[in-house]
Amino acid sequence: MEIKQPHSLLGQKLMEIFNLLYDAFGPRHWWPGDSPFEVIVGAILTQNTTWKNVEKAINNLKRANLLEPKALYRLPYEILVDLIHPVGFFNIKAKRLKAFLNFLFEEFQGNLEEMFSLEMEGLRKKLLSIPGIGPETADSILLYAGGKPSFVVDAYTRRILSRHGLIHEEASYEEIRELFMDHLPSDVGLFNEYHALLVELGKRFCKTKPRCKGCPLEVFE
DNA sequence: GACCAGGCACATC
DNA sequence: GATGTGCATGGT
Repeated sequence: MEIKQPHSLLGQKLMEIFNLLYDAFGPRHWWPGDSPFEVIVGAILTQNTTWKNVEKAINNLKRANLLEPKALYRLPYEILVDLIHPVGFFNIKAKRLKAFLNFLFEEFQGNLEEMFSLEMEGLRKKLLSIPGIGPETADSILLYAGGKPSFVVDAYTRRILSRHGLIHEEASYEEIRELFMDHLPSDVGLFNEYHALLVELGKRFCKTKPRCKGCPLEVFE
């Protein structure tokens, strides 16, 4: 990837980490999904859940030709609960999907392109006001469905950064997001790969019990 | 059987 | 503002 050099020291460190991860894992091709709408549905369904389970639910919706705003908007809640059962938290997630769809239809007549035509931080605030959409889900929607340069922070990101002394353990979501956004070029492709690479690193080496042997960031120890 | 997963809201202090 | 808890399936 061609990324222009950040000028701050922190930016250089973040790019060093990125390059090590990219060399180790290669491009992640995120987000898995055929359409922006599918990405949004996946972002809500994957909250505190493994992607394997989300895939089953997405396939249920796909098979029923329901992975499209109007169809899902009209679908009765009880049927939705049934179709997304494998993800766990199905009652609450069905409500969250419905809450997003109500927002999409009330404010944008169900038109995602219209929604994404809003300025990024303004849209982010609107998304955050929907019950069930917190910062990580909002940023995933902006970045991976909308193609907007909003950095996504997750549990792995916090763990990895704090273990390498770049943040305190208690740093807030917004602090961590700003760390990346203030010190890296505002590049959608970079943000896309970076978050995906951190998740890959997290899954392999930085779970609650770390398995640091072979970790591409070992060089910093 | 305990622990964890690509969070979030809400209650309580 | 900080801390605790419910939500629930499926894999290690």
